[in-house]
Amino acid sequence: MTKNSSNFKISVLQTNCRNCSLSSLCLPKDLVGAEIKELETIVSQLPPINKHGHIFNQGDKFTSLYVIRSGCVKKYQIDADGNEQVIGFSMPGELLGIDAIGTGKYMSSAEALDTTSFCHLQYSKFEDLCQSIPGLIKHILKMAGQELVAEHDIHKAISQKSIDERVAVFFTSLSTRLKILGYSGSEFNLPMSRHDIANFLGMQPETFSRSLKKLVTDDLIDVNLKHIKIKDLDNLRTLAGHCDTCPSSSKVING
Amino acid sequence: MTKNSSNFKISVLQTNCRNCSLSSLCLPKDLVGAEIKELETIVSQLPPINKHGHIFNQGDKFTSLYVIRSGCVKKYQIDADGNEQVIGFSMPGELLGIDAIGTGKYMSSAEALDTTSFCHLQYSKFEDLCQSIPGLIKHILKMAGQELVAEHDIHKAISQKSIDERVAVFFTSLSTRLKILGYSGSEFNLPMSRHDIANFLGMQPETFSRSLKKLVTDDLIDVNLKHIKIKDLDNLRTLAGHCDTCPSSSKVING
DNA sequence: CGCTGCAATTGATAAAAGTCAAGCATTACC
DNA sequence: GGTAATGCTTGACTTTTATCAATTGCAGCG
Repeated sequence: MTKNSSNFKISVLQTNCRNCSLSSLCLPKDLVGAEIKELETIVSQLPPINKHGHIFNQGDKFTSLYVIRSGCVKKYQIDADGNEQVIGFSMPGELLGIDAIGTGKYMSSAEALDTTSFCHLQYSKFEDLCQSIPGLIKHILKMAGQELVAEHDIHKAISQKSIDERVAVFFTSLSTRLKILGYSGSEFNLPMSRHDIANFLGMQPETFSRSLKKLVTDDLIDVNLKHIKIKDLDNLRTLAGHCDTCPSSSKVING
Repeated sequence: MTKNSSNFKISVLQTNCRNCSLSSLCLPKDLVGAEIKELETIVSQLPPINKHGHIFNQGDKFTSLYVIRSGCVKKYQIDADGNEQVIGFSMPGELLGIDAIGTGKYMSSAEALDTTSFCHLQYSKFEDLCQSIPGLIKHILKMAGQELVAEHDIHKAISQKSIDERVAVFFTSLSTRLKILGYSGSEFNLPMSRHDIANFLGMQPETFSRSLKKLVTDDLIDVNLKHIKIKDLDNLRTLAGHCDTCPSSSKVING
């Protein structure tokens, strides 16, 4: 059976945003019924990609925005010398590609860390739709703003926090984000490697490993390979410096 | 004479974007004449503020976007423990406040480093105007995207570059930005303190001072208090790691 | 099931940057 | 124009983290 045989199309599915479990996190949040219906006409769900597959590659011509539906994605850049910098990890409901709008090229690569499904929005159509759906502009600017806030948080963490504090920031942020998605915030499996986490947090893998060991010794977490159990969230938050920047809202690092 | 006497209003000036020297850098870039005229109705030029004055403060309710016309602005956050993190330095043509759209509060403070003049855009009106001016959405998303790219660059620099490399990144970026604004890229005065630069780059002021000395010894720059002269831009770029991320375009760090 | 390969940990050592303290220079303000 | 306050630099020393090298442990595959 071919991919596009008439009785079973899997290559592109027309997306139903209204019934999507992520609708409260994703673009339709602020839209009314008719507007969502209009949005659906430009959203398509692509076939899931496997671990190590790419949604887009750094340098590719920018055409589309993507929203993660399930799985986890690593965003990273490679420079001329071949050095990798992990920019963040994206979870379901998050938008990929905003940073490419300004340059016309994807500035980073987006790689699946697990089997990952996602929605596709052709940007030119999206821009048109912003004209007819007022809430859409507010929403995408909100998401861009949140991404900026997350970048400022990680800037601060790498800039002035110790190794253990950075690791605590990473786990508390991840915990918060998983909880928002309806998963356990106290027990989870890391989809990314130690190497990637260390790179994201501006340290060496060896250093990350030693910090993990210390947090276990201090009874803040339990570690079993990829499985993490947060034993003392309060003290982990204290170590991380809680929700420093913002007086009220949740601190969510894209990592 | 009062501030608002009929013969000399200085408190709020109706802005003329068409004749503004920054129009090629600022919002109107992608707009046609009639659209710029419409934009002008929501843009007002506020009275300049002096050194140490604030355009907005972290935690303030978000109402407006601002564009720098002249001067230089330091963006920073203070956390619960009183620790400051300098997020970046904004120059003429740059937009302030995007990161507040998502949260409804300014997430950082914007302080003038010199006498600074700027334009004011009420966000609610701006959002409305996006409906009638198609190019406006593209443009603000472009600026948001550029800010994200700049954040990724600084993330990488702090994460994996040595002290001297980071300082080189700072000077080459600043040089590039000043050149774009029509100033000399090889000789300029720093509007910000050593303390602020060091904080932004994730190092101590003492360390920054020593790195400056080293760059002078290596004949890459000359330093005279606030005055910087770039003597060997090529080698400074090499030290910084050139334009790493992006294969083609200019690397512009917001700092 | 055992080999191979990669990921993660651990230990020893080196290098880089931070800290503390003092002194000098510059600016700001009476 | 002089004095106080601040910003910047310098030196000595400590701490932190990176680096190098070796080993362990898990995972994928014939």
